[in-house]
Amino acid sequence: MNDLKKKIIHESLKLFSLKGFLSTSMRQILDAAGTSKGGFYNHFKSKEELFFQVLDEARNIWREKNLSGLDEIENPIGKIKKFLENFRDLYLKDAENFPGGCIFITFSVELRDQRPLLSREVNKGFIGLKHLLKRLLDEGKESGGLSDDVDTRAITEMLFAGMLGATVMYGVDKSDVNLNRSIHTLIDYLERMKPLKEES
Amino acid sequence: MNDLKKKIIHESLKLFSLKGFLSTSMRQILDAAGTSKGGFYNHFKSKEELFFQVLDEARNIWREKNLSGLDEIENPIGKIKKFLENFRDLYLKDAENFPGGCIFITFSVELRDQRPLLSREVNKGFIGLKHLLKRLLDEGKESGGLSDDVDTRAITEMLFAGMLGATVMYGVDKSDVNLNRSIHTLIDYLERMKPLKEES
DNA sequence: CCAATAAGACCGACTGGTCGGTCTTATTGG
DNA sequence: CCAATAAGACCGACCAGTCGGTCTTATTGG
Repeated sequence: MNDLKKKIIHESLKLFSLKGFLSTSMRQILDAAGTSKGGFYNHFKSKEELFFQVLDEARNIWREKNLSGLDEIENPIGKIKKFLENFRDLYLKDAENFPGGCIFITFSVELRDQRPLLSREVNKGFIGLKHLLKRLLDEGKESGGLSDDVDTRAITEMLFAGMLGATVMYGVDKSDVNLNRSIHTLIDYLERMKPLKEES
Repeated sequence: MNDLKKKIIHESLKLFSLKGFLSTSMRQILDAAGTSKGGFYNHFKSKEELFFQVLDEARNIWREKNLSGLDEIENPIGKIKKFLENFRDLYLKDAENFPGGCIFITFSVELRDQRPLLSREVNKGFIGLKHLLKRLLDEGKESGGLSDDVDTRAITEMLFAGMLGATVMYGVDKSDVNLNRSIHTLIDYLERMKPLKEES
């Protein structure tokens, strides 16, 4: 891929993470990438096309950060713990790519009622993550890492909501302490679901 | 308060909940309120002043919905449960005032890196809510409704993140089922903290 | 080997339109 | 009569996107 195009996508990623898609102007993108209208429209047919390419790049980075090292873990519940730690330590603190915090939440909130098409594309990622969590939890239950009577859909929803909320709050208060507390409590909750004893 | 002013605030509340502050134009506000530039600027010195008054109104509605009936409950943990139910049944589903979902999250996300001053005002509400939860949890611990060894700061963070995340997700998927699951799991988590047995 | 040609990366003035905000003017009700 | 209210013309700044044109680089053919 052309250098300028890469630069535009990367700079837009950062700007979108800070201000969102709608509130970032072409001028800001152009200045950040050190190019011009002509240079931009030579590579993208519209700002909206840029959106999709930025979203794609953001997803690649997301996977790279959050799924790092998961292959080496056998235990599905261990995978979830590792994932939560990656999320906390590698992803949310990746100020290089996401100086304004999680770009998917920014997109999701601003586009929800304004650009349904773009919004839907963003949500696909959320749904994919929920499925991943659900699958790991079901595998954990199967292999005895989780008590038999737990409702994996409920835990999925809880884990997911916890991550989402912790992310929003971290963007707001930038408090590592609070973030650590949230993630730790999620992991702790998971621990409590281990089949040490019945609780019908 | 003047009728037109009330109407402007109420219509802005709805628009802001849908599109946020920055993405809602004066034209949209004027049309929704059925007035004109002159009519508006007779009552507000700027769009920003409107923001603060809308925020104020939103807080009043928030309190009215979420704190309803809490006085009649003695048990602090019972208060939290009631609050979570209010949040789920009365607040998040209040499409009359908040057709686009929780206005504070919308504000928080869009203003975070663009209008620090406005953002800070929004965050005060989050901090207040966390303090409320923390206080109730501490009271619950004091009065024996919670196990002695629980970390109320951790649970506060967890409850708060869970509510925040559930709210974001509900705005996205509009799924009552998922919302119920999230809130129910939070309540369930609280139940598990009851001092039925030691787990040091 | 090198001039002619072609491709396309890049530039920035310009378009129609919208932004938040101001100001003059008209209307209304007490 | 006059203060309060409302209307909307108007302002300069900025919006996403277009377009005529330049300049660099690669390819070609003699």
